[in-house]
Amino acid sequence: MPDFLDNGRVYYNPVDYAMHHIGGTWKTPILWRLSKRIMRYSELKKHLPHISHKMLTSQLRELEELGFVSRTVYPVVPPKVEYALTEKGMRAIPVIDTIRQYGMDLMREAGIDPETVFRKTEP
Amino acid sequence: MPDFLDNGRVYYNPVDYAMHHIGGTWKTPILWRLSKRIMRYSELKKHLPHISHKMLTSQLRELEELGFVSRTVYPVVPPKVEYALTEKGMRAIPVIDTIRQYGMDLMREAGIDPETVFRKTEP
DNA sequence: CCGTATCCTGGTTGATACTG
DNA sequence: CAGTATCAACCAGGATACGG
Repeated sequence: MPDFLDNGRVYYNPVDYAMHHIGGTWKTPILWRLSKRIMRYSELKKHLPHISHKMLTSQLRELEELGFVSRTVYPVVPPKVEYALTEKGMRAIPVIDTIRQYGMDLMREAGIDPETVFRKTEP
Repeated sequence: MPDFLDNGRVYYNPVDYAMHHIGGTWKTPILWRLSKRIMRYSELKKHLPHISHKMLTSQLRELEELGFVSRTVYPVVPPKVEYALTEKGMRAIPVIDTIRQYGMDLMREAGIDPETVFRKTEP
């Protein structure tokens, strides 16, 4: 009986569980950016060209609830909100990097040269 | 300009690319099972309690097209079809294992003991 | 035993608009 | 600048049925 429950959701295996935390289209790029430095909402938005306003907000909320990201609001006008990785968030980075390296291996096998396509800071 | 194209699909980064190959709910469990041994369709079905007939078939087709899995049809009655990992498929296993280990770390942090929940062969 | 096709549902996401 | 709400579109995935 390998299934288990966490927070009212059923998981089938540890990979499933891990992917609920760092999976999806956006969580990984966000965590990767924040691993470089603390960023404001608008900075993140600028660095993630394809993400919608709504998605960035909701993904940041989820990452915050999961304890991967901290959110600091500065009570100034105009509003300023900074996002940073927590300790828990930082522990995800090596895993993301493994997947990233594997992705680049697959790209090379497919005849795509990652070096000509990506700057170093891309996920 | 980090985006790139492969097979008519747009990818945003290497993680995105890798996850298209081994991501989703089912590809990982399937690859994991096949890393232990060659299996028939019905065996796989038996070992993956929650997967539907349709999903198992479609995921196996995708993994075959991606070159991760080989499919051998024995022309007998009733039909017999065996699935095996290719070299390329085997190269995914260490990555899956990294994610799996990380998933178990997260489970422990959440107060779930993987050892009491999983047999060794679960993904 | 294994595979494909069809229909249908519901969760995920984007667009848009409005607030402090 | 940052966040929320609403609505519609899309697509992954389940149920079911039929075919080799």
